[in-house]
Amino acid sequence: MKKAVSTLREVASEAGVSIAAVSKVLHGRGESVRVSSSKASEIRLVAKRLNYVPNVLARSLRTSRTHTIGLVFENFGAISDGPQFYVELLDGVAQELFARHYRLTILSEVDSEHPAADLADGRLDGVIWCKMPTDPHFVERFANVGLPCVALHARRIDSSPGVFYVRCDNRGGSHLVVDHLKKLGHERILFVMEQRETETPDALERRDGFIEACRAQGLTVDPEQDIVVWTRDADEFADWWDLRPPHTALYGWNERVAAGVLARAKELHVNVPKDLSVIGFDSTVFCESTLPPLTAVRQPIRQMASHATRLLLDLINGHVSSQTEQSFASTLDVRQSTAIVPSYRGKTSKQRL
Amino acid sequence: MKKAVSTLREVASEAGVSIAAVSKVLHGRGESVRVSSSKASEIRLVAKRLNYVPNVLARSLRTSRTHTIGLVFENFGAISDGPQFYVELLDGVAQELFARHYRLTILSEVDSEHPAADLADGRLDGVIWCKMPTDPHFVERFANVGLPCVALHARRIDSSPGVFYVRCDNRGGSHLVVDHLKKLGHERILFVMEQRETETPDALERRDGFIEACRAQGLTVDPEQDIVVWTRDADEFADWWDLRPPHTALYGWNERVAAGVLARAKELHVNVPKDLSVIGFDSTVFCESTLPPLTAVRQPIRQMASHATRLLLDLINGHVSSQTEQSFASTLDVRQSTAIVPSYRGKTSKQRL
DNA sequence: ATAATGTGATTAAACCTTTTATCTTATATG
DNA sequence: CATATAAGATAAAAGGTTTAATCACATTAT
Repeated sequence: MKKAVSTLREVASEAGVSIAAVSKVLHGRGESVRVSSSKASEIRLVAKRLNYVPNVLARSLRTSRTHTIGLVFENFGAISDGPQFYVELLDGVAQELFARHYRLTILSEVDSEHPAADLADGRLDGVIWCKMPTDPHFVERFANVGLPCVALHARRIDSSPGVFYVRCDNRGGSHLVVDHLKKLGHERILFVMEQRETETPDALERRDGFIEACRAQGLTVDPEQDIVVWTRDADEFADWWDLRPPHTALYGWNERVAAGVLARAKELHVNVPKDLSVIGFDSTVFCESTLPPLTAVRQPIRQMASHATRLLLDLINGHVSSQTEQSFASTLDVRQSTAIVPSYRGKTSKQRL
Repeated sequence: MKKAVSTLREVASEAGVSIAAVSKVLHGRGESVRVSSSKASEIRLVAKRLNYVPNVLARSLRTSRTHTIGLVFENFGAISDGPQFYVELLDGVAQELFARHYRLTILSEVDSEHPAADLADGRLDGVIWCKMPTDPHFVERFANVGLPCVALHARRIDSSPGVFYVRCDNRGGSHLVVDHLKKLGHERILFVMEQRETETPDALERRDGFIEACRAQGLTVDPEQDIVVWTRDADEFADWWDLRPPHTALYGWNERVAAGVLARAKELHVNVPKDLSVIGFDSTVFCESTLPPLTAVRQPIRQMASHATRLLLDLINGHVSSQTEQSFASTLDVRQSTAIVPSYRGKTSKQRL
């Protein structure tokens, strides 16, 4: 059986020239190596005939560039767990990377005691973190390895030298939600967080933004009554609804709880959006297929992912940016789960007179 | 600033021993290198102090093992495009790999003229293909590189030496569908394929299995009338429904078209499952959140992915299997989109007497 | 006393590439 | 004609690891 691929040395000896000459012709920018054009074409011929493929390991060893970046997930399993969000993030990074002929390797649950062993072993030119760990001890250890790094969709940590942040404006998103609902006449809104995610920075920022926005709009908001923590299946919806709460709209901190609410509401024959407007955060294709389609805040996650990737590549290539954080504005995808409050509809028609 | 990591050489000189000794103590199985236990512990100490991290590039160059496998997608973009299926596949592979301390790199659209350049450049120990290309020219070129390879969820190609196949039983899946519907009293079923996927082997096998199963069950089936090609949004549904077709059930070749049908049906106030039973292929979390939840054939995709991964790892480690194809049985997740045919309900109650 | 065995340790080759330094010969310039 | 420059080409080091080969010495067996 023919050998799969051959090396520079083999091509060189077959063509009767030096290794340097072959390297130069096939890839090189080496200044002082010069090859006549006749030999060059001969070399190219031989290389093709011998099925030469450069060994990237050797090259990387020499150049200390691997053209590979690592995408680190806190827990990669989460990707198949529901939120389409991470899928789009992954895809956004991948597309940008592939377009620039970089490779992508996926890491999960990096050993926080020895991040160097996972990350500084030579195979990566840089890393993108989704939800970078917040443990300061870890951050410091990681910073020590000096690998170019962009944190995507992660809370900013004070002492994180050399880390660049690409985030979405969670507070702004909450403002969009409240403004939208206010326009539809809603006066009292329930904010729903999720059991296992009460510590998530994004959840907290959305909550804070929510309170802020209600106040800015002059709406009543009482953290005790208007913010609840439910399971991801929103099983608590029925109990809450039974209490005949004053709220006419419900804002779920992510698309998952909002969808859960939709499902529970359906079961109880609560008509969304007639009886209750529902709105979520993270507008993905998933929101289009709920019934009714879910009005939701859109993080420009693809754009964020592209940006983070380009930023990292720039970093790797020595273009250091002075801006260590970039925040992307969110927008609102209005679908069919939000509507005018019935009582308000009357009012507006009177007001129109 | 302290250097991030150090090398064997540095540790060796600091500890006053040879490089070989350090290598042996820290990783080695080298027979003829021997180190006294006192020196060994000294070396370990120094290594920790100097923050030694083995350079995997150098190691791989030497050993020609990278402990990295490539997962090749025909078009990675498809992953965010809808079918949760690929996400679960990816996750299945990743989990299995991570558990065995292998790394995962993702490839997309490998250059079919020069697969060697993408795949045999030294960085991969093996590859898993999702939907391996069927171009025989390419398959041959790829086989030439001699990289261990498992095709996951791909049609078998006759001349593909050295390729192992892990597939799901599409035909069997169609049998499950038809049997289920038959039991519910359906006599005439429509099979819906998708515009851009009419050539997809899976689609064809499901179609063939459908015809086969109908005949086995003694149901009328006419390829002209009972098999249609629609867009992924099932926009043709309305036209079809207007014709008052004889079908009481509809079988979509994947979960996407089936979901599309559900949406269109909703718009037309066609009651699923009362007026029409709908069933799909690929039962993912996505199917749970449609309204009504979609009855669908489940490919054990995680299991398949795990199996494919283990198989590849075995191949890499020289355990050659003699079985070149393994087919996984599918099962049926019965949800709420299928029900007894109204006319049949009458019959059964009579029959029960 | 000599040979055989075992222990502790080192040297150096090999993996394959990139790239600087060096060398030779030919051509152009003064 | 002498010298500077350019072109054509090679040798060799470096990058960090693994590992076979070798060596020195001490201990044990013959």
